Amino acid sequence: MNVFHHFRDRVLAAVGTLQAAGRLPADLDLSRVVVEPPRDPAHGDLSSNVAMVLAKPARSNPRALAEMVAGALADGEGVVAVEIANPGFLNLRLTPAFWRERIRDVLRAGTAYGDSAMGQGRAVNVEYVSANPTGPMHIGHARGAVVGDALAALLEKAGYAVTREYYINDAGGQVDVLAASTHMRYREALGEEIGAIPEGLYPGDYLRALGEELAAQDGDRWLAAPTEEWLPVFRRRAIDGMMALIRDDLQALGVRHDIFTSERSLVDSGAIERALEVLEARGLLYTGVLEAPKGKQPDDWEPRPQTLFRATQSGDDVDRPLRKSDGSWTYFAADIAYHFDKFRRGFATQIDVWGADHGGYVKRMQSAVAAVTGGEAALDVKICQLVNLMDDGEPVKMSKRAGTFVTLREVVDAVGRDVVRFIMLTRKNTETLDFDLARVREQSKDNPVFYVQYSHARAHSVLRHAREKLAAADLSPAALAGVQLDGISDPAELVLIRQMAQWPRIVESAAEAHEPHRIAFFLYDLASSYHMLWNKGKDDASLRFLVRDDENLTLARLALVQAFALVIASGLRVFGVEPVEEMRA
RNA sequence: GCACCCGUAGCUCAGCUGGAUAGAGCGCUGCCCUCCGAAGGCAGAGGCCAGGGGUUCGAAUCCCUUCGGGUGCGCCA
Repeated sequence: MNVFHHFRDRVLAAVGTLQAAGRLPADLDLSRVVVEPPRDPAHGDLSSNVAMVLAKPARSNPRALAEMVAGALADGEGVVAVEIANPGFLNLRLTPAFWRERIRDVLRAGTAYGDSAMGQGRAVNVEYVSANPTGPMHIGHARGAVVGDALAALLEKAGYAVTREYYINDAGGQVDVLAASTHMRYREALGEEIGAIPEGLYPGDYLRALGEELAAQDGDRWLAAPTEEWLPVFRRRAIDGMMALIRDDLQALGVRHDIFTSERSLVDSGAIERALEVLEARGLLYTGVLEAPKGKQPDDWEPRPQTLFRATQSGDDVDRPLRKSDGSWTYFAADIAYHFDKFRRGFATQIDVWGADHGGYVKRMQSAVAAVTGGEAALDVKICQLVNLMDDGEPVKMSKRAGTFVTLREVVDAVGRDVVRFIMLTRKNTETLDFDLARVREQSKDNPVFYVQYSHARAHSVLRHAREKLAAADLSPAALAGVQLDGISDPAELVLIRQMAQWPRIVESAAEAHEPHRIAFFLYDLASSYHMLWNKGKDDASLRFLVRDDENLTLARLALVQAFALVIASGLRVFGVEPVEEMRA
């Protein structure tokens, strides 16, 4: 049960009754009515703004309206008291018995607890990573990868049909540079002294293996061949090699995609022409001359006519070029075709996860999506701010040239996949994130991964002890769901239950906002409530989970503990993090 | 010059799409282990939500503006 939906329905039913009785106008907009947990627990268990939102259209005052609704709710099931507070809040207090039943909800659902039908099976496309295939992934890529992956999982949990997609930028000039760099390594592998890698080419060691592989397979047949001959071959092989590298990195992170779409295949298939025809037909293409940007004038600026997209018509600041001076398509042109292609594949909702350096690109892409789909598709872009790699408070200096470049793989090997994933989700995407190699391995409270995992391990520690002491009892979640729960009554226990009952609500709000980080904070708070309860048991032996000579109470508390562990596991599952049952020593 | 993002406790950050007396961790002060894992917990101090206008029953949240920091600005992707 989603407690908040349940009571919103009951509040609306009460309003409906009052409408039927002619005590409220029939035509009220109820969309802004919410039921939520009050910020201050002293205000009760649930709070509704119904009276304040409806007062004006009902030509009443909040208090009077609240009195009416309260009267219709007061003797409802599970309700102890309905109170009307200051500006017109309607505050509900629920019976402990009502809250105890939520334990059963969790135990029956397992890690599927929190699943929502909100998405109604609607198709959503999430595109993430899309790193250029020119080398291995670094820590910055990892953030986008994890955010995209977790967002996809979150949307699935909220009932959307999600497709996870990777766009391979294999059509631009960069892959030619990659091919040339690979050719140098190939010559090197054949014994040639190549010296330093020239400026402008990729110096990375990771191309050595590729050069050697090509030398071993093809011998020296490309050594004296003209560039036009070896370039396409090396380009293809290099892209494949780099994508293999990236796929390995993604696998190490546990990030997966359903579809990899190649920019080059789009170009070759004529998809760009098709997309631009649509824009042409809508009168959104023209030939014009752009003004140089003020303030930062490029040295080689020359005004010249080019094919432009009327991006200003749908929210962008300037119209955007679609062709380079050599006649080939700009990246933007291909990207329009790509998003149009996604639309034609049935995605009216598209989400792109990009790096911070692409912030200036958002408006034009949204403008293009609106234009090319006639406003039928919407694009949301999540810009991930930079990741600062630190070690015990000191920034880790990274420079590709100096060879102090830290790859994602090295970080994953050092601290573990789950740690990387969780930490990447502990900040809102718009905030920069410090990733401290020393701190994330710390086993203390200020390391959220540890703190959450520790709470889960503690819960399983209790269950392990219980299995020893109550060897005869069935302690599976299904069995615990049928246990007598009356003994659960301590305020700290009820706090924990109330918090678990928020999980379905957190899923929906985080999914709606496209903000997976909210789950990290929820899990931290939930873990905190558990640690608190645990500690109360240290001060007061009667609150310990395993109660000597009282098997009924013990079973009830085990049900609570098991439910808690399941909610934590359910949240970690969205993050793609494995909940641990025991902390390593 | 323009656009986008950010500005909340000494530090790092939440703040549930406009709700009640603005929260957490770190750091600081003082407490709690014969006992299911103290790798934890409790209590205290700490705020003009960058400044100024506006919208309304109600603003950290929405709009305008000023200041400060970051990112980007045709033929890179």
